[in-house]
Amino acid sequence: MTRLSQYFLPTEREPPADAEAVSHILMVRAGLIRQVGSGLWSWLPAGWRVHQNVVQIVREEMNAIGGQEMLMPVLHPAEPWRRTGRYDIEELFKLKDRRGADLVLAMTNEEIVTGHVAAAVRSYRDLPLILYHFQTKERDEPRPRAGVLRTREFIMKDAYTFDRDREGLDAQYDKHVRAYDRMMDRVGLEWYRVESDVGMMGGFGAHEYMAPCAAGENDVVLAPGYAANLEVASAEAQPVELPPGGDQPEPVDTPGLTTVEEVSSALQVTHGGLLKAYPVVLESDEMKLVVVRGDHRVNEIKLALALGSEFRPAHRDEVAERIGPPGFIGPVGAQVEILLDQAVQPGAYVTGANQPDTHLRGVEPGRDFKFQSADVRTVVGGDTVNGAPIRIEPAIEVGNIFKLGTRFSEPLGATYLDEGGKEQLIWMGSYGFGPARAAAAAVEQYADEQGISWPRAIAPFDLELVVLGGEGSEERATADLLYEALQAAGFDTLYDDREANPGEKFADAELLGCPLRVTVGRKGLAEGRVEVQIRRGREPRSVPLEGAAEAIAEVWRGLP
RNA sequence: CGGGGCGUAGCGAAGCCUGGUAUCGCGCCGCCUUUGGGGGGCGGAGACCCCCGGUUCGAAUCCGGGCGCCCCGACCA
Repeated sequence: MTRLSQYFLPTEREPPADAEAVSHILMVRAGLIRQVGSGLWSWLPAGWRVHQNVVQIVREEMNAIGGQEMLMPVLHPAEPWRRTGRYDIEELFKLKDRRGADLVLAMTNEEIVTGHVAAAVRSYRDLPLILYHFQTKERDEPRPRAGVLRTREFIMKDAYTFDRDREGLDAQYDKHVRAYDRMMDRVGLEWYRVESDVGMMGGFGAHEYMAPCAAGENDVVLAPGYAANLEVASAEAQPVELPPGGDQPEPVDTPGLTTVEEVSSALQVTHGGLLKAYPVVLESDEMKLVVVRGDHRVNEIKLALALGSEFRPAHRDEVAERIGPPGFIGPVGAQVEILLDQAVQPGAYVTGANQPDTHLRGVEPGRDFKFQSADVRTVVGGDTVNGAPIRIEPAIEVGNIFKLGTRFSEPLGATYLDEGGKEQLIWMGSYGFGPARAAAAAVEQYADEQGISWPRAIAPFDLELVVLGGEGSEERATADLLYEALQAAGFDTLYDDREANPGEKFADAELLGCPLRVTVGRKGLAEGRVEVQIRRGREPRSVPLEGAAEAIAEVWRGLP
């Protein structure tokens, strides 16, 4: 029973002053969400219906691969978080209870679910397991943004798998790939599954499910048969034209010229004809000099992976002491190991000379300095994968799947006894999905000038029935009957029975974006018909009033 | 964490520089009218001008401090 005259759907004619992202603007205007504080949002009734629709799809697909739904608390004792080393994460909300005991607000639930499994699982016969829940997540984000796209509190489906070994984990992971593929399809999003960073938590493999849209915070790199997060993407670089080199490097005066821009224009070489040096200090305190082409940038995630260590940029005084004057450093003569990006092809380059106000021309890697090679740069437009140029698109991360290995089972003591009676660590995976982001991504992907256009699987209502005609009119009587018929035919129907002008009703209906709008008005009734507008593309149709519900069901089946 | 911007009615804005009755549009309430794309008329309600302190006869406006929010970047298990 959803009559708009009695439903809490506060629409706004103007966008909120502080909103920029399409999903932020439209979800507020359509009356789906309201802000409570920075990164804190209420879901109003219609918005919550969308959220619930996404949740139900995710639940069904998780259950289909044998997932068992449960519920864990948001408030956790600090102790297990200390044990896994995650208590120090800055984003983790920390608090104390009245006795002064340390508590945290969970950002995920590895510690707790692994605790339960550790306590209950004894034998290899108890494995494998897929446990999941939908629960509020709390993260003290440095910068919440764009409505519900990045919030401090949100609901996430997080699933955890527990297996005997790596092969078991791989199998569970593959199941989740299939389940997630189906979820994304069913929700109705355009999406990519991309290779992603395994992050600080280590791990054995990870993918992200990305929904491309303008408001996305991530960049995905795409080529035929290839999809990766820009953070980890690899591609072949465009070759650069290099000037011929001499027998040995030749010093050139470059007073005060420290940027690639300045040096390349002063010496008349392309950016790619320069080598940039990026000194870093590893966890072991060892200093290395990372060298990339002048037109490329170091990718810190790939670099950490290549170094096998976290690192920090070297301080100026360290650079001055160990290598050369900052702004003029280069690989030739540097007293540290050189890590050369693999996109640097053989040839003669311009580099810093490790002397004030001086660069070297004609530096040839190998001949003039020794190096190790690795892929440590961020790919750029123009790069290719298997000969095909890459595309780089912004996207929202809606889901992620991650092979944890024994990262949590070890500190939390989650083990089982194998057939031989030997104690073994449990192998784990974790699998997240954000219904709010899925909803916002759908808004981003399908909105037009008039407003939202929901995929039918997650729309707040299947259709909006608009009656043109006041209390007591024939149109009203007809629409009341049609409303009953549509409900009986299984449609979730929002009935706009307000005393309002046609324009207002149409505008609100298109703003909310239900897949179909059914209009009962004088014009149509004169011909014994009601109008059916397909929201996507605003395609107008009409069906006979007689048997309208069945005819509308027919249209419904053809919708995206 | 660095940079930029903004807090005035439910929403969107003006007023602030140059201190003196708080203004406009939309929305809201009542009556009338209209009923196929945010229609019209008449009447009305609604504001601790973010907070605290200071200057002043007088502060939305000037000064000091605080809080909140947004955007860009950094960060993002």
